[in-house]
Order: sequence, then structure tokens, then C-alpha cells
Amino acid sequence: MTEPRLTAIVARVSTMREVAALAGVSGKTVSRVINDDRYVSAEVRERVQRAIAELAYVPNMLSQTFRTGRDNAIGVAVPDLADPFFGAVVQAVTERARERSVAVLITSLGSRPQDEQPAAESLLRRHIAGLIVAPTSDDHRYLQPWRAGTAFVFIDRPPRHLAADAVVQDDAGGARAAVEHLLANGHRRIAFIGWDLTLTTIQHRRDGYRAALRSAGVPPDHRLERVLDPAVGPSAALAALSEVADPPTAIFSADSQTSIALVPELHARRNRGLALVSFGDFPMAAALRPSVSVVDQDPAALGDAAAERLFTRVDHPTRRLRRQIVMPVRLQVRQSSARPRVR
Amino acid sequence: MTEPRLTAIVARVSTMREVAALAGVSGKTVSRVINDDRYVSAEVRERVQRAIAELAYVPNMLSQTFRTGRDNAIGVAVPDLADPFFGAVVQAVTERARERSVAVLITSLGSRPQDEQPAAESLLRRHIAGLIVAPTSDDHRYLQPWRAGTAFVFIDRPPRHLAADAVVQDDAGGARAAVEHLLANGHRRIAFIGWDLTLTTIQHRRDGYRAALRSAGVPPDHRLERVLDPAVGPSAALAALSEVADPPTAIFSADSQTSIALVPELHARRNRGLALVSFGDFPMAAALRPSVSVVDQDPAALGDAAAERLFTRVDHPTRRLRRQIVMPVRLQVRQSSARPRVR
DNA sequence: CGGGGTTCTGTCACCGGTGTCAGGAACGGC
DNA sequence: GCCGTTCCTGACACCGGTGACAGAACCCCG
Repeated sequence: MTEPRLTAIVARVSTMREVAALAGVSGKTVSRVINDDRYVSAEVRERVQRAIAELAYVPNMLSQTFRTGRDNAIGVAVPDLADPFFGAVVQAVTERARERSVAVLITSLGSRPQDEQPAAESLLRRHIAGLIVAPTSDDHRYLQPWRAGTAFVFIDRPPRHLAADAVVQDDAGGARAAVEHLLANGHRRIAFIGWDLTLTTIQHRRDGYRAALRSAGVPPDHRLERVLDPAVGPSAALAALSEVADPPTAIFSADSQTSIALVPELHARRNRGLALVSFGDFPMAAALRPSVSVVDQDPAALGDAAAERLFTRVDHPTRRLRRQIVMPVRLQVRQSSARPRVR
Repeated sequence: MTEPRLTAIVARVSTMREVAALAGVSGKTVSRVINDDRYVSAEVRERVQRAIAELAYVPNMLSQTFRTGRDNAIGVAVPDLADPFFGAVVQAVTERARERSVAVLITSLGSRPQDEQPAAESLLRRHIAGLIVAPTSDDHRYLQPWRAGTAFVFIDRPPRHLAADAVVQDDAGGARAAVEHLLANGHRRIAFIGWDLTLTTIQHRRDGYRAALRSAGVPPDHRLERVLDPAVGPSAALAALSEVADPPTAIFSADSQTSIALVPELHARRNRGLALVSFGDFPMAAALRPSVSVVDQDPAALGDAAAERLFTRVDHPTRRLRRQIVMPVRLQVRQSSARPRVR
């Protein structure tokens, strides 16, 4: 055994047994030093630490987690990481995880519901401690076998056929506030444009839209409710709206995806006085002319809340907590929701 | 042993030995069925598969990876996931990884260089097969011990003091093309605004900016080169530029972060004919009035290239390949780079 | 009918840590 | 001097799969 050289250049990761051999102790004693066990003499501890430094030893987390049966990691599954909303959610989750030295496994689910289960199981088979999921499917029973070992927190949309935590937004309330704001500015003919009515979030926003109209005594008009066909984009929907007798003076856009598609189209048509409020902020909304009024969702706060709840479940599996957390949304009034032009 | 019921409700994940017991075979035979080993009789295979379905067995990846010593996962480390550029990169990487059934571990590095090493090591100690990193630090020697077991691909910025693959953009060429375009449109006084000149990417863009001016015989003017102070934002820089004798008629913004801050400010000042080209596309750039001309980086292509290179290194550790991959960038001409107004 | 090859299945060790337990040394109190 | 307690260290099994190897059954061919 050569004399320890602290400056050694190490070209390979070493194992605990190599450290033990170099320090002249058993593997278990090295383990004790790593884990700050109090029952190690100062002299031995010193020797082991020198050996660790000498070999640039880093514990193999694979075997640690294997031994305990639980990976010190959480999973995050969202439809699309390139979507700034989910990007911000994931960013917040990774920050909370790092504070706890927990690794984050990530997967994108895409938009096809049938892809959710295999993607989620690819994370679960690693026996992660918890999973944060923004679901795309309508049936989460497949998660049942994993509940004993893994905590689940749903975000954006609640679980179906499974009892689990959910952090959602006040979809109906936010939509209602947006439409009430348009009503207060004198709009009576207000259109609803959404992207995918099979999503419960969009349904709730439509419910809020309708409730606001009802409360104001404005008669509903199904011709003003439009679903966007992703193949053709928003131009067809706008054309159809303009052909309605007594056409709308304002649009409530039910999600930022729709708004992002809608805005260039409105600009291209020179936007004949059509007001707009978007559910969901989006980049540059404030810099556009007119700047776009939005219902702001604060994705970072949502990510924080989801991570906090997940870690609470991991730390206290038996604690009783309300399953549903509703994040408030905030109406951010800008220029695009001004009064209708007098004709 | 009860008769197999395929409809069993399973409340717990089961192990291979439980499957083996139910099927009346050895654990190794179950392993063979899982891994599609050809030496299993049809009759046994059938029995084992029924037992797997009955118990809803999913292999424990923790032990698989532990046995082989290499985690079937790759790591991705980027400064900020909420940045749409990195979001799109990560989205592309996760798609490529999913095609290969490889898990993706993610971490955000933040902007402080000293945070990079601990964040990277938290991934590496899991013995991942590869790491894609957009570095924030200037010294990557700490990765040396891991090279034997882990492939490294740097993105956006090349490694320092370490020989490893890098997928970068044509920063100088893109900047040069942008500035040449402004020159062709008659601009002679062109400002450079960047966010952080310690980053090599920004340095290269400035080099391209200077080279374009030099080739055109336009005398350089250091007063037109500005670094943005993130604390005060772009207003101070714009004010300083407008006070220069013979002020600029165009701005070359060296990164999308800067552009995103700059655009609202230009709008607020009613943008007195100041042209703009941004290095890096950003959301809504096409929808703004005037729409913003950009040097488009295609982050998805960058993520694809990085993932492809990583998997090539993992599959063929000895193959000789060029270390540096330069992704082309594309000048996307829109309205904001038009000719200067005649005064 | 014997030898060689292929097919199928099981036994056992092993990956690299950690939990359990045992045992020796040192120390204090009566 | 004896017993009980605390301190320190090591031996050993174990987590759940898989690689190496052995052995049995069967087939084909000379």
C-alpha cells in the first residue's frame, strides 16, 4: 500500500471496499464515517477520511437505494416541457427537490392519453418516493399498486378513479372574474374559444364563463362558444364568429395555447375592436400592442405547492390532509379588455 | 396456491420471486421470460406470463441497474428550465430518451458557477450512462473520474479543461449574418447589447458583430457596445445609447433574454425608428408589431443532436468522432430590421 | 448405440452498500 | 474485584435481480 497522496489524480470511481482496504478498516466502518455515525474513534475517522479523499470516493447511490428499496428521487410527468407553463412548474419542483437532496426524474407525456401509463410506469419501476403528474388520461387506476410505496400529487387536473392529492387552479373562478371584467366594461356579446373541451380544466373555465353571463342576465348563445381545431388554427373560428348576426365584441380565450395562436391572427385581421382576455399568461403578453389582459396562474407557486405536498406525504404517510389544494388565480388587467368601440 | 385470476386487484408491487412461486418455476426463468430469452418453452413462458399479469408484476429497475452497475438513465443539467430555450432542448432530449427506454434525470444549475459541481455530482453518483450539460462553470476537471463510466455532452458552451463532446451553435456566424443584414439595409451605426460577457457564447456573438462591421469598413465604436445590468434592466443602456453623438439606428441584441427585456422598453419609448435583430428567437416575436427579426437557434435540433451523440458514445465508447458539433443558425428576417428612417 | 450439439431449467454467486448482532475494550460505581 | 454500561469495530446476511455454469432431456448422425 503506497503512502497516501492527497493530490492523486483519479481516473476511475472507487468502491467502499477499496477505501476500507486503504484505510485498513472494514467496509462497515467506512459506511459509518460516511453517515456520521457517532461510534467511530477520531483516529479511525481521520484515517478513513484521508482514504476517501485519496481515492476521490463518492458513494454509489444505486446500491444505497437498492438496499433501502426506495429511491431518493421523485418523478415529474407533464405533457410538454417546452410549454413555458410546465417549464416553470418543473423548475420550481427541481428547486424544492434540490433543497432536500432529492433527485428529479422527468418525462414528458405528450398529448395522447394512452401514452400516460407506460411513461408513468417507466418512472415508477425505479421505485421513486413520489410522483407529480399533470395527467393526460382519464383513468388512473393503474397507479393503485404503487400507492403503498409512492406518493402521488396531481397537478393542473385531478385524478380519476383514484384517491390522491391534487393541486389545481381556480379555473371556474378565474374564468368568471375574466368575463365579469369584460361585462363591467360594457361587453355583452362575449365569445368563448378553447382548445380541447375534453380537459376538465377547460370545462371548468367554460362553466365559469357561462355562470358569469347568467349572473349578469346575458342570454347564452352556443354559437359564440368555439372549439379550436388544431389543424386549421383560429382563423376558421374567428371567421365563423364574425358571421354570427350580432357578432361578439370580446373573446374569452380559455388557455394560453389558444391565446398564442389567436393573437397573431387578431393582429393580421387588424383586430376590429375585438377585446380579449386570456386564461393563462404567456410570454410577451404585456409587450404586445394592445397588451393582453390575462388570468395569471403562477406556475411556480403551483410547482412549489405540489412539491411541498409531496414531501409532506413522503415524510408523514399517515397524516390526514385535505386532498385538493386550489391555487388562486389573479386577473391581470391590461389594454386588450377595454370597452367596446361605439359603432 | 389459488387459481390465477387475471382480474385480481393488486394493492402492492410484487417481486420476481413471488411470480416464480406462483408460476412454479425458478426466479431465473422469470428473468428469462422478462428479457425475451429464446430458451424458454412455450408452455412455461405462458405460465409465467399469466403469473406476471396476475400479480401485476413490474420489474424493479433499482436492482437491475445495481447488478449491471450502470443506470439506464441519462442526466440533463441546464441553468433554468423555465427558459423556453432550455425547455425545448430538454423536451427533445426526453423524446429521444423515451424511444430508447432510457430515463431522464434532470437538474437546474442556476446561474452561479459554484453550484454546478454539486448539482452535477448529485446526478453522477447515481452512475448514469451519460450527462448532457449546459455548463455555468469554467472548470470541468471534476468530471474526470467519471469519464470511464459516463459519457458527457456539453451543449451551448464547450467544456473547459476537459476533453468531451460539445454541441454548440454558430454564434459568430449567426451574429455576423444578423449585422450584415442590418448593414445591407443601410444601417451604419449598429449597437451591441448583451447580457453577460463572461459567457463564451456572448463573446463569440460579439466577435461576429465586430467582424461584420470590420468587413464593411464601418469604424468600431466601443460606446455602442453595452452590457445589460440585470438589476436596472435595459432602460439605462438605451438612455446611454441615445446620448451618444451620432446615435445608433439599429440594435443587435446578443441573446433572447436581453431581447425579451428590450422589446417592452422599446415599445414604451415608442421606438423612434430603432431597428432590432435578436440572437435567439423568443415567444411572440413574430406577433409583435413590428415583428422582431431573429437569429433562430432551433433548440429542439440542438437537443436531438446532443442526445444522438450521447447515445452514440454510450453504444460505441471507442469510436472516433469529431468532438465539436456546430449547429447552424438561421436569420429570420421580419419587420424590426427594416431600413433606417430618412431624417 | 455412442458422441456431439441444441434446448430448456435450476443453482449459486455477485453487484455495493447497510441493518443486525456479537464481542472486546474501557470506564464507572459499589 | 465484579457487574453494568457505553464505546468502538467487524462479521455476516440481505436487498432483487442477472451472469456464469451445470446438468438433464432430447435430437441427429454416423
